[in-house]
Amino acid sequence: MDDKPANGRSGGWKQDPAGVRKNILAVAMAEFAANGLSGARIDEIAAKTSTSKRMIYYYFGDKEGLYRRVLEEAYREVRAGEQELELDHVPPVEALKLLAEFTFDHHSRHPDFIRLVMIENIHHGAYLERSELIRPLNAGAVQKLETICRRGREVGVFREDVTPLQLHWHISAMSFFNVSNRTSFSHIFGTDLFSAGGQEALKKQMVEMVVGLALKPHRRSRGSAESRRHFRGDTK
Amino acid sequence: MDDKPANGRSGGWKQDPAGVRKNILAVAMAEFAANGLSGARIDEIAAKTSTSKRMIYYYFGDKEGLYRRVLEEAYREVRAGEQELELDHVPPVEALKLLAEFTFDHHSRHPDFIRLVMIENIHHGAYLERSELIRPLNAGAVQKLETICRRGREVGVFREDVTPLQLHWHISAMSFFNVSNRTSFSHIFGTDLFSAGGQEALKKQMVEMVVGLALKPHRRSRGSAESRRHFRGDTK
DNA sequence: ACCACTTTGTACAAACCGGTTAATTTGCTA
DNA sequence: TAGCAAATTAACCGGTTTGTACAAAGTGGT
Repeated sequence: MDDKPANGRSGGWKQDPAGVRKNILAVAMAEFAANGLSGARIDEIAAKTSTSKRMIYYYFGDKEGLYRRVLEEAYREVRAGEQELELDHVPPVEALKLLAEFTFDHHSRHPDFIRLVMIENIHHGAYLERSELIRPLNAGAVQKLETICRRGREVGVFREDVTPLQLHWHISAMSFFNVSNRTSFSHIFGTDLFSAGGQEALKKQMVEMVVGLALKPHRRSRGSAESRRHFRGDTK
Repeated sequence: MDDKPANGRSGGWKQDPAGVRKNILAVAMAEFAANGLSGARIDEIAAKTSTSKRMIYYYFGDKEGLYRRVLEEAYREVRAGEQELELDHVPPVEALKLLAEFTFDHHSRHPDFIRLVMIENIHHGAYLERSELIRPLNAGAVQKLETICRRGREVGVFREDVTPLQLHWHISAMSFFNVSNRTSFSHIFGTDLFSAGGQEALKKQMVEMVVGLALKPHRRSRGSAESRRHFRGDTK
């Protein structure tokens, strides 16, 4: 029927599968992180790549496939950074402190990753479930804490009734929230907490709180009866 | 052309603008919280109301208008519940403790609100910005803390270098994260932390940490040099 | 009885958007 | 250098979804 194929101009182009995939993944990660799963637009992603929409489907099948690969890639990147932390030769309290500080900074440096996790949680972890890549990453973080806690208890300075998982929870909460809720918080309360100094202060306080929780409570030589009571946590 | 108007059956109905708006808002809040802004479907919302899609546009203009009203309503509800807390007649340390506990439970009881805030943050607070209603609502939460801190410092038990806003930040972080990241966390680490007992333990620890941060550090009669050093926070 | 506001219904346009069809180019290799 | 699979381009499709137009009528206050 078509006597004139009218193909696109036969401009030269190079084959570069790996590069194209990488390019798509990078753009998609930014888009998904910025707009969420249903908020991100395939056409928009395509427009921002150096290739075309068709290639996205060629390499990733469909939108969910792309999203899943983006998730895995994000976890891989973050995980790689986390492995570098070496704590075995440090005394336990110092190790806990370093780990907490590192987590705080690490999350701060990977806002896109945080946003992807937020999105995952909004979607009830539907896509997380299908990826076996993700569980071990977080497990690694807790493993570090388990070692620290064991050593700390052996030396006799750590409490017995605070578990590594709980510590991980508290550290994660403050480090994660610090990134995830930055927008709404700074909009309501101003940006003081997010200046360089503000962040340093928050981090220091977070570390102090976590270490304080892990350490055995010491008898205090002075201080009001009230404050001491609260420190032991016996309310009723 | 149409000789037969064929209007809807002339069944009796009552006028109830307030009720209709309320009904729409409630359904929309659940839908937006469950699916996000772009994930929620107007038709789906309409189907779940006791009225029609037409009324949504009649009262709210468009999807964004509806979303904005939902946001404001959510903030209003949550803050209204928060106002009930009366702390002025309680000693400062106890007041701080009660406020922290309350916040933890309150967030836990309003997961939809948490989800809406998550969604807002993913959207970079674009809709929050347009609402002048929301800022003052949140400011109220910190005002309570300011009062508590002032009283605590007057009595001499609170540190001077920990601000009410920082305390609010830490309390919010742990209370918010406890709901927002429940899915991914429990998927990775199991559900122990979310059993009744697990939640009680987390809450108690959170309160202990916050109170511990606010209180003046006391000299310790015994304890390793290491642990004491870390308590003062002087690293380098 | 008037009149503005509220409610009901349906059908539909117009945009949006995920996904596909088909043709063409590249580059390897036999 | 012909053949062929992988890579790439551009145009297109059809379902979905937002939002509207139109038409009619009930409600309630004054």
